[in-house]
Amino acid sequence: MTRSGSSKISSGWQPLAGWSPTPDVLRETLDGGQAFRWTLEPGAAATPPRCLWTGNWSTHCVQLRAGGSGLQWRGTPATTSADLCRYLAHDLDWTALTNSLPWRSDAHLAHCIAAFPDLRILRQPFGETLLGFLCSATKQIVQIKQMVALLAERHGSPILSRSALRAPHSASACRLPTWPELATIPEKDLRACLLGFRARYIAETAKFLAARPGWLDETEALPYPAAKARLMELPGVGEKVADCVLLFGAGKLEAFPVDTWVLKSLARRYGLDGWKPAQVAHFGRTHFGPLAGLAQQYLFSWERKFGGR
DNA sequence: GCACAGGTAGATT
DNA sequence: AATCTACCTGTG
Repeated sequence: MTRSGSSKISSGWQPLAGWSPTPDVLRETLDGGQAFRWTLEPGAAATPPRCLWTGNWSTHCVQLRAGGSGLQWRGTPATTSADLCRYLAHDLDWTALTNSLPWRSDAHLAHCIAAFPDLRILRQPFGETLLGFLCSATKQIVQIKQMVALLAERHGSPILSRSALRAPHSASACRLPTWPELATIPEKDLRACLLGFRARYIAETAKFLAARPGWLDETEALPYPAAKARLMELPGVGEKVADCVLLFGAGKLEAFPVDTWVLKSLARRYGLDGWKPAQVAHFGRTHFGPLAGLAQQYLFSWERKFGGR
């Protein structure tokens, strides 16, 4: 695995009021398939009483510590509390959002929510989320993390900090290559990052974006249906990837990605055996409503942890 | 050795 | 329009 970059972190621990996930739910949020750049520090247990996570997004490197008295964080000097709050979508009232899901008339959903209290949907940088999910086709989280780590390590610029400059030999985290940077990388170098056939998707998407400055930002700003249609113009982006990018990287909570776990969940718990992904997506949107993506995350987490196989 | 893994796209029916 | 299949490659 890659270097954690924890030695660059110079500021002290600060409390993060307003979110007190259990270590287990923290793990599910950071490392349950939404994001691919969080690692549990060696020596820290994944379970109570304490755990320590290091993560990167954009030019930020942050550590989160849970257990005992709530959540604490510290990060690179340039990382503000506002940066972290945006990433964690901390400005939304997640209790109220979850409460407005149709759990009163849906016993299984109620069960999933109870199993993962305070679960959140992250608000990651749009472009990085696209990159992560372009890597995701028929791969498990561990392998996606491996690909993304190699991309950052080999093709991303180091995340600078005062402490890193003072200690040049210490490990330093790297940011993910930006799309303009990706457009300059030969496909064979991308393949060398264990991407396989996904390398072509990334190379072609990078070329597409390089020819259209502002396209990604405009897409992020569009309403969900238009944004999804635009994303699906990109090579390697189908329904599922587009929905993941919009849910985890644009705050579009109506996006309802249907992957194999959600397919299993709806087949097993809702009797939708044999339904096609598109049919399941339609059911999900109508049954779960405007926050279907949040419901999806509860179902997904439950199925993966308790559903078996 | 071989199936399978958090899909997509192009061909075939 | 619905249903196959190839696409890379590490893992068990």
